[in-house]
Amino acid sequence: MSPGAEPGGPARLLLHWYDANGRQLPWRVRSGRPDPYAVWLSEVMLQQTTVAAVGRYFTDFLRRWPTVEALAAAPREEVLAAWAGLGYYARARNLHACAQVVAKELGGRFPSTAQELRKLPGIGPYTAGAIAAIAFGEPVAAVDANAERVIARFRAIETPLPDAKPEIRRVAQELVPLARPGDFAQALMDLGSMICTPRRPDCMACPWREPCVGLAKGMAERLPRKVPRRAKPAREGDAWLILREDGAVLLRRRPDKGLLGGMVELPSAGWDGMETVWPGRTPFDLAFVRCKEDVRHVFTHFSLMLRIWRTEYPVSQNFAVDAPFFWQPRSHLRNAGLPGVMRKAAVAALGEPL
DNA sequence: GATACGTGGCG
DNA sequence: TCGCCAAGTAT
Repeated sequence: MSPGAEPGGPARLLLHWYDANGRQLPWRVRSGRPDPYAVWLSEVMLQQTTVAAVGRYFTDFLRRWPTVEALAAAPREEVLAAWAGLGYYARARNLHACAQVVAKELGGRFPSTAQELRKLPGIGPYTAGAIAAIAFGEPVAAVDANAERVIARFRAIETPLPDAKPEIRRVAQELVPLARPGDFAQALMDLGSMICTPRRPDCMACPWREPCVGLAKGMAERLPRKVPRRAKPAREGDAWLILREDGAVLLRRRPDKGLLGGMVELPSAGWDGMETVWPGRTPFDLAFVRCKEDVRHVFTHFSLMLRIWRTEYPVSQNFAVDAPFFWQPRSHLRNAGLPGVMRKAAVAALGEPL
């Protein structure tokens, strides 16, 4: 038995609290073992993403592609389009790649250990632990930002992140009970999101208030320490909405790698370090009007101000384009799979919702 | 090991 | 308005 699992130990205290206070979430099942496919899908969606943001994406994906085989058989563009708006699009590319490995090479079954899961695309240390513990009952830790914060406070670990990661992971693993490791993982995350919050933690309601060293030392709220972030540089650029006589809009699929890799965008330039490529002729052969409202958007490592232009007059049906450009009917623009920034740009250019 | 990689909510 | 933060991974 791990140290935390003894009667009155931290794991027992936490699981007791979890049974009474844990959140009901779409990907959690009350009875029996959850479907590894659903666990994997939810964990990938939840990487660096809030529960609220994942919202309907999870249920929509599960309804549309109920099995890993179904997802593997789906065209990649459809998976990327369904992911549009969630961000970190490498996750969607890796999700599809992972589904194909599981479906084609592993007989449709996910590996049952963290060590094996870790080898699959898009599955790192956290996700491997989460799937192994939740879906297969392996007694391994799933250390996300919640767990890091909770553990750092619990043991008053003053080493700043990310240097503290190894120690935090070691402590977390020691606490994992042999029984209910999956519930323990989820309980730790619920504790971090409901009680042991980044600011103003509710220590008096915490099941670990007695053994918590950070609380005893009066330093819980100031942990974990972190190295300061770099300021985001500001970038600017232009995006053009080119309308055809029949109402179709000119779009472009971005290269597979890098920023918004594989996603669809309005033709744009000047902001992403990419060479400007235009279909046939430059857009400056056309007459554009600049839209009143610029688009502002914040990426992980820079903030963006995008000037928005639209054609003063629609172009002819004869305006032929080659890949990666294509014409998208206005009525299907909403389903084109525009990432957040490009959806904003389209809305600004059209002056109406998609 | 540092950097790239989205988006939305909150104080 | 703005910085912080979020169920991290890949390179």
